[in-house]
Amino acid sequence: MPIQKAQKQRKSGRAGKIEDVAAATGVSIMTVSRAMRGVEGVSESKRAEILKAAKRLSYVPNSNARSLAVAHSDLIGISLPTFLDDVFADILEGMRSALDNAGFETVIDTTGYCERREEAWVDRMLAWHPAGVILGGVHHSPAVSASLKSARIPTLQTWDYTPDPIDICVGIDHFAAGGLAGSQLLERGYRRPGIVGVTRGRDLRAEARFAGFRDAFASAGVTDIPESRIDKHASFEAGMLGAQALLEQSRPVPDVLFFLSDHMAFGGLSACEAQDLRTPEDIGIMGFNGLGINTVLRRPLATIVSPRKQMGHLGARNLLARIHGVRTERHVALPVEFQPGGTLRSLPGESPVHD
Amino acid sequence: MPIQKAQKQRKSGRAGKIEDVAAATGVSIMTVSRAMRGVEGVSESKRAEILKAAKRLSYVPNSNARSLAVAHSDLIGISLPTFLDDVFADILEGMRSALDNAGFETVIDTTGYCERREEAWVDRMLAWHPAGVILGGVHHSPAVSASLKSARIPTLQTWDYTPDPIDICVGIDHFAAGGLAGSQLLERGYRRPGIVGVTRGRDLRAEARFAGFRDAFASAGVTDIPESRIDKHASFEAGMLGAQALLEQSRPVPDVLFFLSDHMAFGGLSACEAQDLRTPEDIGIMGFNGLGINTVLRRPLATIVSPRKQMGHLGARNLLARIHGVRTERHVALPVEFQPGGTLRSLPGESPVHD
DNA sequence: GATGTTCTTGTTATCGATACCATCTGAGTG
DNA sequence: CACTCAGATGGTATCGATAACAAGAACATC
Repeated sequence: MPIQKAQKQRKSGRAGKIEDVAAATGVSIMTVSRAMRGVEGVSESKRAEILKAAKRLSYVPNSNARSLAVAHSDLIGISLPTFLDDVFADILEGMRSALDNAGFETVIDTTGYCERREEAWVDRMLAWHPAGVILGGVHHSPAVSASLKSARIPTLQTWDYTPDPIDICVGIDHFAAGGLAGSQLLERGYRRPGIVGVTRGRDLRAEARFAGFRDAFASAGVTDIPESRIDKHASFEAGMLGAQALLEQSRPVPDVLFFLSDHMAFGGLSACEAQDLRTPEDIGIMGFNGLGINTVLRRPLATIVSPRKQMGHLGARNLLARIHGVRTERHVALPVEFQPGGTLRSLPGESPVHD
Repeated sequence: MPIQKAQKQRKSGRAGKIEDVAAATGVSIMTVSRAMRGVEGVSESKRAEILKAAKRLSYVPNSNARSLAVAHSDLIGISLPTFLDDVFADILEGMRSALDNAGFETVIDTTGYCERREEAWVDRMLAWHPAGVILGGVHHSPAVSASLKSARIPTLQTWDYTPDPIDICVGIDHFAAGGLAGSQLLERGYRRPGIVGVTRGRDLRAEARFAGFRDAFASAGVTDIPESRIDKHASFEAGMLGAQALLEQSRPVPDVLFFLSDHMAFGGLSACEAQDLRTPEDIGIMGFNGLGINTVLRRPLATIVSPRKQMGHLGARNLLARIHGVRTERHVALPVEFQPGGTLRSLPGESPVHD
């Protein structure tokens, strides 16, 4: 049967449909569908012909129709608090390296640490019947966990760690990491620590670290650790302001400051220097995360390095496995590493870092 | 007609459909559809009843079906190079403030400055029939422009500026900004500048700035400006390595370094200090963007501040307007501002910044 | 040459919503 | 009281694909 009514299209910008390709090739739409998806059951010659026609007509299959028909989409929803600190950007980078070429689209939202926004996002996301969902953190509104569980969507919780995730989890134990920070400071003889973070309840991972930190000091008899909370995101400036506040208000003046992040720590370091406090002689500085700035500081910040890229990569890999029905570890706690840097007193017997 | 066969659902996790709600309420699916969308034509009492039932059954309308029926989705696709520097995170933050509560889902991808990845992403994105698309930059493969134009999708190009965008554009003129940097340095008497960036061809906006920078110096007779290119993203470390290379290799030693970004500039500053070069006495340092670190440095970096949040906000607002069929300016070039900071020689007659 | 396999291709129902048009109801009108 | 008319509601086709099954063609086997 000769083709005839093909080769219209191509003007008007209206999207071409599978039907157009079928007409142009003189086959049924099912054959086109099979050819486009690369499933077997189409002769090589015909497949080539169809693909060529599809290209010529710049035909793109409608994902909405496809997702409706197969009852799920190839979307992976990702909800992270923010990209303004480098943490989640690194994690995302790690996830990309696993997600790329896996044939999924990533739908990202940033919640700004707001639980209600996360909840609303999960609702809207579920309406797309995504292949999987990734959440930053492990603290969610009950509705979020319930929806995700009852919809049986493969879900990765990351950055934070819990032994009882919604589905699977790859993260670090922030409480333990904070405890590690505390014990390292104790070992170095610090007894009057101060904590600098952001407004309580915003960054729950940081709260866990601080809790672990306090816990470590409590077991050495140090309680009532002064804290300074800044109502900004974890920026250089927030660290400076927080340190300033703490130095002014708390007496006796702390002998070491534990910051929410390296960026805040750097800001705090600057505040200390502005008050002619030398580091590490007069005051110790400790950050968290092991961010890039540390690589260029002549006296690097003492910090705890979190394996962010690795975490993103492994988490995404595990999620993909789940999506494909492969079993994986339900929860993984990645190790962190203490780096003494040059902003703390050295241990007895340890040679001090040169300036 | 009494209800009877309702209140099954609720187990099995299978998603509820509009039909279930209709059955549970004893109305037709059309009425449910109208009630859920909030369009008129449903009595208040019935609407309330339906909404309650929908909630009880935790019914969520299937977005795929909806998008198929209305022939477009409420997705806005966003393609940005990376979140690893703070630039696009800020821009995104600005866009959020306009996009939030506008009823759109954002589908984000990072291309890592790779044109082919962007092209592939646009193809996949178009298959969703998105409400709009946002691209970082104005340089794209011809296929991208062609697809977007022929599909008549509202498209915002941002960060960079062009008077002839695919659809609309809100950005800054990087060539001019680089020229501004150059002329400021010239005015301060610098005549042996050096440029530190990333591998050529990666960050096209930076290339435009460098071009403008060279142009400004050329008109003062200074040509053959030495450059150092690092094969990393615009990180602190890259800046340090780039500066090191330049200081070692180029003779005579430059009297000022122009960096791709403030982060790189800070890294470079550190490299200079490591070689006992004082700033600004021995060498000038100039960054770009006006990033957060500048707020805590006791001697802030000379820089050119880009209005990133504002840009994101305005761009997203204009795009929303386009989507809703309102006419907007096709292209907007936002102004940038030079900040002398403390890493340059002061102008004759200008009081130097205190340390 | 009849029968069965395998491979390719087509037909029809379906996914879960919306658009369009038809119908029904009750209030207002002369 | 018949007659509009507006508002509320329902029936059915449709959006663009895929799944499941049916059917036709080509080839092998006995």
